[in-house]
Amino acid sequence: MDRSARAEAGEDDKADGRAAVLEAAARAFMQDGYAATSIDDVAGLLGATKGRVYYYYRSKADLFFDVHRESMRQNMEGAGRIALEDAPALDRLERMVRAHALLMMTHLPFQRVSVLGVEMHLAGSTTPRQRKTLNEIVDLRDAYERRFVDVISQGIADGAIRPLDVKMVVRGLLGALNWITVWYRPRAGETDANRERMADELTTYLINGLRRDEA
Amino acid sequence: MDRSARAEAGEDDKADGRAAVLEAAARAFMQDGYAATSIDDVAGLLGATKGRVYYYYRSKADLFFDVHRESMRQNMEGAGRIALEDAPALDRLERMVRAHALLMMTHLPFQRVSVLGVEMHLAGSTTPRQRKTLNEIVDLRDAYERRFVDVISQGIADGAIRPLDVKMVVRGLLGALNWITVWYRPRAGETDANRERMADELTTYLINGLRRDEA
DNA sequence: CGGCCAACATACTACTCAGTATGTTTTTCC
DNA sequence: GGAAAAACATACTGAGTAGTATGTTGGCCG
Repeated sequence: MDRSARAEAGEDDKADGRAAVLEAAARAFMQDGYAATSIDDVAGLLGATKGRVYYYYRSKADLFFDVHRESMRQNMEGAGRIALEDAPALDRLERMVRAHALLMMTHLPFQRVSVLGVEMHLAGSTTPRQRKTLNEIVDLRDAYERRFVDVISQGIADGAIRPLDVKMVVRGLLGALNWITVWYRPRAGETDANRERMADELTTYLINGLRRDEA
Repeated sequence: MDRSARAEAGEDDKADGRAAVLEAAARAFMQDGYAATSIDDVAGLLGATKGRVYYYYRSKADLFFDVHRESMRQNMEGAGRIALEDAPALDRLERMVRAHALLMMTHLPFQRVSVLGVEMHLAGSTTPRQRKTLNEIVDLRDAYERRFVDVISQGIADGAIRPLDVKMVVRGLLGALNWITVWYRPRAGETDANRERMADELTTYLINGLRRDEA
């Protein structure tokens, strides 16, 4: 094993350690909410103790921020990037909506935590460094929402979508989709086809409300 | 002042005392979330101390439950009752959607708290009495959702609404509407007309996706 | 093989906060 | 007007918990 391979493996192992803690945190926060979750709870999900958590993260807030960042990354890569492809606007939008719906289900812990509260923790006692991180996360969310705004605007321009208040419709659209994290819980033996059926049903409804009436 | 008038005034005063505490709790929970809000915070919003809160409520959880109950009562009276009126199903649904949207804005503190978490607190350390109260609240919510399910089913039956998965669509619909509590914050000098414009825009979008294509 | 460091575990501290017990003041009612 | 109860305020306790300081152990490197 040469030096670079070793270095890479070492970084992967370290990343895996962090990722395991992060995943446990996401699950714990999803169950009980941020404030009601103790670091001991997070460690408990790993069969470990506080030491392991604090080895990778400096504070509970940092853990929380990283869950958010990861969920935003998932959204951008899974759905946001579709906005930049080369296809009719309405087609892109439909695939974005479907992809977002599926993301809510397949990455439920991260998405659920992300949905239930960023701005809540702007008020609390945060250090300047944490405040900066928080602003970055808000920016990520805004950038993601803008992808939807842009695509819908393009759809209006090319006549596929009826004229409407784009910002308001995006809020409704993403609200309906994010709400999945409230009611969806994976059942035993849940299949991909099952999730796709639900995503399709919602997508059809939400896209249908945008179409120009064909008269 | 005769006996009944005095008794009534006495009850009103008592009810007002409770209501003031409840309102303060709703505002506090909305700001920081349930777990992160202390009873001292609630009392602080009233310019009072713990004694006043605990005089009307036995525990923090009871306060939380009452906020939920009140928000459900607002929904049932404001929007749910429309389901039982005598009018075409799609008309009733449209007015229910609009009414729900407006409720989210005009009763923001209660609605916001109610939206962000009932089931979260089923897990925690609750007494049997609290557990019973919690189930009653869940039943209230289910009954409210059923009003929407019923009206949409009637709309499909009379041909105004295209055939679709009713439960899934109601989840999307209420998700989009409940999401209002996430992004809406009253601005200084906010007017009723302003709120109604937003409610109308959302309602149009959400109803439009349900119509049978007129071919 | 011996030292060194990564990857944790353990032990402890300082603080917050729900709930209670007990005052204190203001009304109510006879 | 005076006792009793309502409507609070004050003082305290015990439990939980974020963060820290300090051990401990296994693996790798020379």
